[in-house]
Amino acid sequence: MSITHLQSFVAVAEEGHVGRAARRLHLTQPPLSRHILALEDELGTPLFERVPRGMRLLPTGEALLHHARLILAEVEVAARTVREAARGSGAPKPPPA
Amino acid sequence: MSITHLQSFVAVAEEGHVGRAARRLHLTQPPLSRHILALEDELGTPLFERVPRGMRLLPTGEALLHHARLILAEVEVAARTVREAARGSGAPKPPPA
DNA sequence: GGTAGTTACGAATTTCGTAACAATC
DNA sequence: GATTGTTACGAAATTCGTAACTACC
Repeated sequence: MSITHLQSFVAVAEEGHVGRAARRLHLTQPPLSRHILALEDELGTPLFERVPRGMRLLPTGEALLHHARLILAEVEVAARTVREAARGSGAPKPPPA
Repeated sequence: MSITHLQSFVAVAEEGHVGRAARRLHLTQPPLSRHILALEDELGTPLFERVPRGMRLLPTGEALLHHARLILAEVEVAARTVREAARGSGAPKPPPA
């Protein structure tokens, strides 16, 4: 389970559509579809129901969505916190000019 | 920032030593060293101080360590929760035999 | 000269996008 | 036949490990 796969999963869950999610992620459909298939394979269970109009979350997918959002948010916070700590402390990489 | 990089970071932080962390992760030193360098590059700041005996966390690294552990734990919970939801619901991939 | 991290570089793996396919209305 | 997801497949990018290098006692 990679962060990329989780970003893909959340986008498809929110759009209900691989094509739209792909455009939102600046990606084409096939790789995005593979991300979802890889995730389902790794977890050993389908996450979406394939319906004529697109992708509908299954209960397993709903369960994942909550955690996926938490993880992605926490990743954002982590990056921001480190950058702030770098400013706070002495000598950061980008020279203060 | 990938989950792999975070796992590498936590291992090095806990061991204080790239070599030992690499053995723990079943990896050689160079890729592990590159993971840390990539993370530092992405965040724009060093995370460790290179000391004669190994790697010592900087304040930036301490800040990241907390979040990294949270993220990795949350990933574990996510996987477990989905697998449990799959058992709870109807038709999982692995046939119940 | 031993211990530690890093850089060079070629091989293996992964991941992408285009094209072709399958399924549903 | 239009719309949607998936599979095939070759090209590009990533990542690994061995070997060589650097720095510090």
